[in-house]
Amino acid sequence: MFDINPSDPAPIWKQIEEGLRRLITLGTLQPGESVPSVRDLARDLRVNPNTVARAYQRLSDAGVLAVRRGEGTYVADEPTRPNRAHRTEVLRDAANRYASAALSVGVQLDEAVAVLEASFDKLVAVHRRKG
Amino acid sequence: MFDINPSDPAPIWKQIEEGLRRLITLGTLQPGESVPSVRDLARDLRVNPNTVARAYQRLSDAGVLAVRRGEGTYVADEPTRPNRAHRTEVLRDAANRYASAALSVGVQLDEAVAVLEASFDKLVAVHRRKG
Amino acid sequence: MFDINPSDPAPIWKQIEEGLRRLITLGTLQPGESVPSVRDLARDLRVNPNTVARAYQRLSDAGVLAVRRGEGTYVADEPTRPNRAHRTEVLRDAANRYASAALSVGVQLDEAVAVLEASFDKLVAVHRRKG
Amino acid sequence: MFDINPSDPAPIWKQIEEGLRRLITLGTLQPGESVPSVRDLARDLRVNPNTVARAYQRLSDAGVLAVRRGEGTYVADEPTRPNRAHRTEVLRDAANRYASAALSVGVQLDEAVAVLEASFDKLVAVHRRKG
DNA sequence: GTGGTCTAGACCACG
DNA sequence: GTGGTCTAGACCACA
Repeated sequence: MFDINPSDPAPIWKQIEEGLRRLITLGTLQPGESVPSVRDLARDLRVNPNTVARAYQRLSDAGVLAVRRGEGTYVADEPTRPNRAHRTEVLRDAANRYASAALSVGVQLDEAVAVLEASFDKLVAVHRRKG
Repeated sequence: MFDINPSDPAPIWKQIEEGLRRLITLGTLQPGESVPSVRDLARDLRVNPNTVARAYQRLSDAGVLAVRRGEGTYVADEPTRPNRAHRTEVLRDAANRYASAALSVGVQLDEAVAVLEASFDKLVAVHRRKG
Repeated sequence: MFDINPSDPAPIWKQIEEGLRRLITLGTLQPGESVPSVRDLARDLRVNPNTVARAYQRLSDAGVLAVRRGEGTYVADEPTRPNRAHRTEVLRDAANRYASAALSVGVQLDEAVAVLEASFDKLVAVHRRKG
Repeated sequence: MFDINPSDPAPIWKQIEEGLRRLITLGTLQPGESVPSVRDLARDLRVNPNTVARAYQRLSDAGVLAVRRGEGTYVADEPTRPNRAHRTEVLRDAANRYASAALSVGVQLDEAVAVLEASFDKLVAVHRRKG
């Protein structure tokens, strides 16, 4: 479904949370559709089940996932969308980090944009393949 | 000189390291020029001197900074430049993180590029202002 | 595993780093094998855990050790070997120091070599004993 | 006369002290002969005069150098020789450090001895050239 | 339990 | 004043 990068300083549960949000906004995971069980996803990603459970918990709290007791976990029927302010903040922070990393290794805007396009393509392609 | 972002999952010493590398590749800090003392920069950034010292030491191990015993720390006369493989890896990782964050909040490529340009402008402006 | 020499001008973290490298090149620690936890080794050597952590981190940056998050530290599957230039430099520096120390107390080459052989035997014996 | 290695972890005053002892045991500096002034040696070695003064002070205290007020500093008429116990200890420590460094980069006894011989030759040659 | 980060504060070597 | 090392002790992320 998505990859975990162990060398990314971000905690793994956060990478999982972000990965699921991505699949939902892309439509790869539709409202009402079931998501893998904690155990299955943990096995897939080769991480500890506790870590997956933590991401699921946070997403349920945020109203993005819904747990049906004894049945499984599903994408909420009307998944909460990040509000405009939050979206802008997340995006700006991430852009700053990317720009800073690029400049620190001497890369200019044009090359940074080219590599960014490749990353988008790769992530969206995953969607197309499954969709 | 640059800011520390407490919400960035990257450790502070790494943010400092990256910030200095950025100022050097941008030319804001020239080869042979002195960098702030550990204590001064620590006071500026409101972090512990040990944290700054860690960044300085990594940079001097890497050949980017040069320490003159009891005198101070300087940009190396010929600062080591990251090799191509390393540069590509850093850039790709950072691009993946940015793309993933953008998609997770429903942002498409065009908007992500626009925000990225703003970030570049802001970081390069800091350079121009001092330069 | 190895001893810390408080009268050695080299910092403790460097002595630990060197000690581990030695055990790895001798084969006492095999690729994939686990190394003592930071806390355990710190207790053994009677130093602060931070000091051990510093050595471990440098070694993992160098590709000699590999850390598995929350699990422990292991000898890398393919521990990075020092390249020829680095090896030669380290060796020549160390030889100069030894020769200088010997001559400063009036010891000639033949005696210096004899004592050196004894040191080698002692260090390699530690390996044989465990191996 | 001799070289200072700024990357040697040993303090510079100690390197100077050792260097002078070496020249004396080799006979390059004879009992009663004058040694360079603090200022001259400091300029030669490109170190702070305080650092040279510290080495001279220690050597005077040890009875290796003798200061004649207003005249200069001289090698003592009967320079104190390190006693057997001290000599053995210094030598063994130094040998251990050399053996450890060699093994940590995967060098065996035979190569270590060869490089050691080269170091001895170089240091003794300095003597011959001046002598 | 594991390693990673950070703070606070001390002492040393050098200029 | 400079950087370097070390200790002590806290908190976090992960298994």
